[in-house]
Amino acid sequence: MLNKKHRLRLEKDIKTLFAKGKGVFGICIGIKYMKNNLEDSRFTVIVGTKVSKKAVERNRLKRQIRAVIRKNIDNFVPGYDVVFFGKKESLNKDTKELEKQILNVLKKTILLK
RNA sequence: UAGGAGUGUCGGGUGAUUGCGUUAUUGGAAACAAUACCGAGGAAAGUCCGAACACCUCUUGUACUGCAAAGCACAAGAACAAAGAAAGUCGUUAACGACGACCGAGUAUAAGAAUCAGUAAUCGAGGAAUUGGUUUACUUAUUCCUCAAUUACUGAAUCAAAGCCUAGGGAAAGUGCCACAGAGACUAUACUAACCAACACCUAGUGUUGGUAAAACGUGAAAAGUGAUGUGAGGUACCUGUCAUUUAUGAACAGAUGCUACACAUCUCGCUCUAUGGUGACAUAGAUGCGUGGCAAACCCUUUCUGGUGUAAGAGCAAAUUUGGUAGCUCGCAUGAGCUUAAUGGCAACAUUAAGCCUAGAUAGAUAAUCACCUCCUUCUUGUUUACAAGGAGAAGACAAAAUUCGGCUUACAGACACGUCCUAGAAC
RNA sequence: GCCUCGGUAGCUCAAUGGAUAGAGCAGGAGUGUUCUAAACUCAAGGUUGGGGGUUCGACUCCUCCCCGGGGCA
Repeated sequence: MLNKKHRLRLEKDIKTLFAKGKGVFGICIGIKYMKNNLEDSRFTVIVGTKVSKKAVERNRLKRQIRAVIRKNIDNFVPGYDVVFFGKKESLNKDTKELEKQILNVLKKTILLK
């Protein structure tokens, strides 16, 4: 799990991010981001029921994505709100392979240093 | 010992690095930092029932305020109706549609039992054919057929265990339904045609009423009120014989067989009553009398029960913006119908007592990510005693994640283990 | 967290507890036409979402699962 200051918590913020954020989508993951005028970046992960009906599989995917974020947290540019979407294709994959895919998508954005 | 049935428990472990949440301690004004402890399940799931807890509504009573209307606090309770639920008995429980024990109804197989059929073998009796012998009608051998018995195997239906299943009040309060078929599906014998009689019209037919026979076979899931057997009377179908003559028919008689809305007797089923046993549902026995179609998971009737809403309940603090309230934050929220062990009571569900223990609390939602080793497991190869040993490869791999909390139910589930409880068969003592 | 509706042929829908589960469209074969279409004829296509029960008999009644839609706060 991420530290509390790196979590995006309020529903209001997420709704505005959905409405105004920029989106980038890869094979097994999607990202939306926007500026938030804070010192730190804030992250959240969304995996809907359409990805899988089993809570076990959804929770595992969320944890894997969070682990990748935590590993690379020093490489992010501060001052952004970011949402990650899980997709069906990313279920039941190794964490190493998932990390490759996520970094590939992140290279398309301006989030990495 | 073998087979079957049943019940219960568990559902990886150790370590390393990097991280998250609650709590505690220390440092700090605070933000925060460091250390330590703890951190998903048997179903956390489905949301099918029930309860705790909270607030609200209404009724009644009491106290206080008020001239009064009324307000407010506390306590007790949820009338009638509507709507819904439950009901075999006794118990357990906070409560339940849950659980336990029992009662009644239903149900099916194993081992086994006796019965029947078929096949094979053996032995016996009888018959036929062939061959040999001679007293020419006896005997020997072989083959075949029939009958009976025994053994083995196979098959059939019957009986048959522990079990399994049960949403089990009332059909003699009433209503409704029971397709097709059938005379008739609950005022049962209809309707049509045929024959006979009476009456009317009127004339050789028509109508009405009554009777006869068809006709209790069959139909159907179910048939008139328990079913079976026997005896008798009558009826009827068919067969045989007698008789008669038109010699292929019946107007009559006798006999056998079958069926039968009749009577009687015996047994059986159910109801009622009595006795005995049981807390009870009921069971057993006896008696005299009686004989009621099925469906209430159709409407309904009887007895009993339920006020409503749900933790997003609700309580508090409180920006922008003064009161109130909104955003937001805190509490509710983890000591509980709690867990473990022991003793006692009880067939059991469970209860009581004693000792010990504290065991998740998140909120875009923590309990993890990455590895190493171990054991369990899967598969292959080699050696050999059917099983074990050695080596190689794969490798925790099932169902599945708290969201106010409990008690149940239901559904999903890789694999492992225990109990020796119950039943059947065999062996030994 | 709670409430509610639905599932029938490839698609859209019917059905009083009574048996062969029906209609339209689509698809198939034929007639038709010089050819295509229209029109006409014919047949095929169903585990009535799944399991269990009540009943003589279940798409229908009861119950447990599965799937899908809608609503409340």
